[in-house]
Amino acid sequence: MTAARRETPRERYRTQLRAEIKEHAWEQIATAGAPGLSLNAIAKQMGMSGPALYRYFSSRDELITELIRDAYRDLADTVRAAAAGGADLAGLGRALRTWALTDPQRYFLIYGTPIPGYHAPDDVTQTASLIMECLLDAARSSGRDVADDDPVRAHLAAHRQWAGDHPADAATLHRALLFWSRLHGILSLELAGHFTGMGLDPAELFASELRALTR
Amino acid sequence: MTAARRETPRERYRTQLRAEIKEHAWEQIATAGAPGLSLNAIAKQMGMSGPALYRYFSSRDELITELIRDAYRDLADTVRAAAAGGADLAGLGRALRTWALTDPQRYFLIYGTPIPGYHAPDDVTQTASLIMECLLDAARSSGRDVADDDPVRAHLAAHRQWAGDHPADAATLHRALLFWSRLHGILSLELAGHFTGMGLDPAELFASELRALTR
DNA sequence: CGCTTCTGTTAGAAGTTATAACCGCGCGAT
DNA sequence: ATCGCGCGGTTATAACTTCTAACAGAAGCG
Repeated sequence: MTAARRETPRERYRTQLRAEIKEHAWEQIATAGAPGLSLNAIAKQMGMSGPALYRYFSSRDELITELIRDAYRDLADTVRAAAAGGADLAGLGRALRTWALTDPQRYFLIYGTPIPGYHAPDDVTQTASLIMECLLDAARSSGRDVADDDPVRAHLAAHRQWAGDHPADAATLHRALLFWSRLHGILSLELAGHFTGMGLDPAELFASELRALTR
Repeated sequence: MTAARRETPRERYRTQLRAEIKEHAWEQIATAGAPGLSLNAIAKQMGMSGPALYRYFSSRDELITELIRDAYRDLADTVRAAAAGGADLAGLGRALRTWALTDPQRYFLIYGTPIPGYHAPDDVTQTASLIMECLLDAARSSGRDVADDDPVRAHLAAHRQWAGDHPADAATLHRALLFWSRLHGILSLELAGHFTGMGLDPAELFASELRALTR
């Protein structure tokens, strides 16, 4: 068994309070976005005074990084749960959309406007490749192929390091990539409200792209 | 001729200084993103002290709103210039991509993470429909149709208010919409750096989607 | 039981946006 | 040509923010 010496009460308390802080942070992000997140406001909500939070997160950036990490992990868990439940590529797409709709700002924390200076830590790219692995698995057993004569196939076959050691042919790589970019395109526009004034239903567009992908 | 009484020197100075402020603001946004924009820093750069800028922009939000407006207009001008130059749908796509790559943060100001409270003023939606008009024009004379049996066509035919009074059939509406969402999908991922660690060339993906759209 | 370490406090520095009060120059009208 | 209003700039100040420093108290561990 793992060398887990019984965790001390202090450690318990510490992780518990960290979680509580993140809980309040998510509330704030959901209502005011990431730039509106204020450590002071969180502390006030929790009934303690400002600098106390620095015992748990060394800076505001570290808190946000942790939130991004959690968001990524949660997305990966969601996708993997759907895949484990026997979902095909379309099922993964629907799972992705419902996950994004439940908390748009959480989605934008991952796929939204990047902060110029910021660089994601290694483990989130690891989580990203976990997601990609699921996509590739599901993309293997999808419908018939389209655009198999596209020159990009050669490029994908040549540069497949992002797929790790996944045994997927160029068509599968292509489909997974299109799944990702196309669904993100619609989702991102929908969540940002770019469809609202147009009078059409984003769900229809999303479903349509999903059909085109799995046809 | 327009009732433009000779503009006073003060008005000249005012508009000139407003432009200068926006110039510095764009620099800051390009290097630190929108949330990193600081009125104080701009004032310092211009050699004047903080609150002076409030003579020209009533608040930081108003400045950003103005920048968004300008960005939208610039995008619309770019697209329309390409269309006026005889560009087809693929040409518009390439123009869009180069425009986005020249200043990613400017692109994200339009299509990036939305600020929860913020609502775009009317004239930007007007500019948006200007862009869409160009897209619809170009989408009319594109290659043969794909997926003409998709159920979304009925939905598009029924909800076509976003196309204004443009005489486009459902296939054209569909193609313009796919053009928008798919290219935005790739562009957004590319600009946010989600392709960097993967070792593949976003330009190839973009070109491939463009081919699929205009095939 | 005592020592150490961890947690929370207040104080304060260096920023930010934004408002208020004030001063002087220049434009426009007379 | 000159007078006066208004505009543009300034400083001072308030209310925020993140974050550091110094300190007090409590809780855990040997």
